[in-house]
Amino acid sequence: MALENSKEKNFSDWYAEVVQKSEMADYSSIQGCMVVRENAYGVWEAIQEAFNAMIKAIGHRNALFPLFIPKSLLTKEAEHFAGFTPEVAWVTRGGDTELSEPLAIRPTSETIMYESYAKWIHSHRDLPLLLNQWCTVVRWETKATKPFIRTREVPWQEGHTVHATKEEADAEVMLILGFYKKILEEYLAVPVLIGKKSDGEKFAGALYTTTCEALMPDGKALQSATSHNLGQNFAKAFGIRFKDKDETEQYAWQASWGMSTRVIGAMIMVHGDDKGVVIPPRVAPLKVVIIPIAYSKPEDAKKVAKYCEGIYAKLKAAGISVKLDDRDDKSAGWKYNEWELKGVPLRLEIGLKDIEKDAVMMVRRDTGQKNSVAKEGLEKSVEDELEKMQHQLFEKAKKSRDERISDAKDYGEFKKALEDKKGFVRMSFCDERECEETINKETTATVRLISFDDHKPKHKACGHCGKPAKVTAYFAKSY
RNA sequence: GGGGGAUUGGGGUAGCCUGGCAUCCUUCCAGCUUUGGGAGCUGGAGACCCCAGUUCAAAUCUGGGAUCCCCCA
Repeated sequence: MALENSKEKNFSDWYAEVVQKSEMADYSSIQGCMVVRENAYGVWEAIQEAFNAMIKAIGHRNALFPLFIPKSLLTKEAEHFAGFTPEVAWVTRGGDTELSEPLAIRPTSETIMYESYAKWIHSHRDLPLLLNQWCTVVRWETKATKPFIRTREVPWQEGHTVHATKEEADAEVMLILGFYKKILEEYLAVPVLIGKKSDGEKFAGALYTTTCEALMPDGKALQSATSHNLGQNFAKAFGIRFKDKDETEQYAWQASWGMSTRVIGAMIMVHGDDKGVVIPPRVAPLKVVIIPIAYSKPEDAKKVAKYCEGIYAKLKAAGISVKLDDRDDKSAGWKYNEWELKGVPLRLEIGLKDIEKDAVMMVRRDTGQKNSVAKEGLEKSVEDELEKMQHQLFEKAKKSRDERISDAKDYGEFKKALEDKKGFVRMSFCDERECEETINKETTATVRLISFDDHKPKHKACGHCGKPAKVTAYFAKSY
């Protein structure tokens, strides 16, 4: 067994161990600031590539705004500032000189971006403005940090768009939420529920927030990406106005949306096992590793090496990300364990027995299944198996997630489901802040999302307080 | 926010109570040998989290700090 901790028995320790040993992340000497290592950064690059393609196809472009935000700017939208102020890191000196105004290290970039937006937008012809940036933000977390899941410096993307009408902003919010769902489900193979946040959980300064929520094996929900309609709140604070076709001056409507490397934490938690991480093929930086079986007879060794090189060239020519692990100081078994730890989706074991059959032994990372596959048409066999694995990972995760969604018609059922099933509990809800806070105090669960498609709640009364139910809400404990 | 535990070569650890030569496994380097699920032998390199204090002497005792993990709110 590659790992000392078991995912089943000791989830937190397992996570800390697997993250480090698989070379996804490492700790640094700054609390809560992790090193995103090559293996995880490769996954992030795959996410960037996929997401950039999605947003650029409909007119978004990438830009990069300053890391620092003057205090006066950050405080302009009162609700926003109040929401972020406890966790802002400040720069107060430059060299030996005290700064005349403290500079915040961006906790999110609404304010620094919208100062510019106000200068750039004058006419309806300037709209929509569709920008995104890939960067890191800093939130000075004081609670326990966890690699990828909660860190002080967070690599992410943040999109900030400006529209002429509320309807257009609404459409943008939903469009991007759909992209996030696609990235999580079709790339990371992590099933998510989508919906709206309650007032208590929405983004500071937003009209409303939508979210993708995943469920981790320990029963905690993980907010994986959010997309907000900011209304005209920021437009009014920053003076983002435009002259419409009818020559009236109007405040713009805005949306903002973000997804961070947290989703990599979700991927590790959902798919990993006691051998290491499992990286879904579509985001795996390395998809196939070839492991030659070594022999002491020089002619045998040569024969295997040559055959392996042929297989390697064949796959590489087909555009498949492949590595030939021909290190001569490690045994085959050792290599199996190492690549399993790192989560490479497919392994090809090649020895004399395979060469005789003009085949390779193909092994799946997730199931351990071994199949002898013909050399002829290997590219297709590999691609098919990768695609199959991608789907099976998602289906397995979805089944497990679905089994942990329960329905509660009253508070007794609610508490029981929360304890027994350890997952999402669906309940008709009054959507009042006070009621939400009471439930949180008594059970530690929060409203993770309010269902979109189910606005007519199943029951007439709120499962907790008995007042008229307005919505169907999904509750869970969360990270 | 509250409580508990931990920190010793690159990784994992013993030693700490009762102060004095730092244990074992793994990794790394050299060589031989081996290779279908973490092989073996020989030789070599490498460590007491940081800052003060007590002491002839501190991994060990005292105070402060940093970081990590866990549990509870």
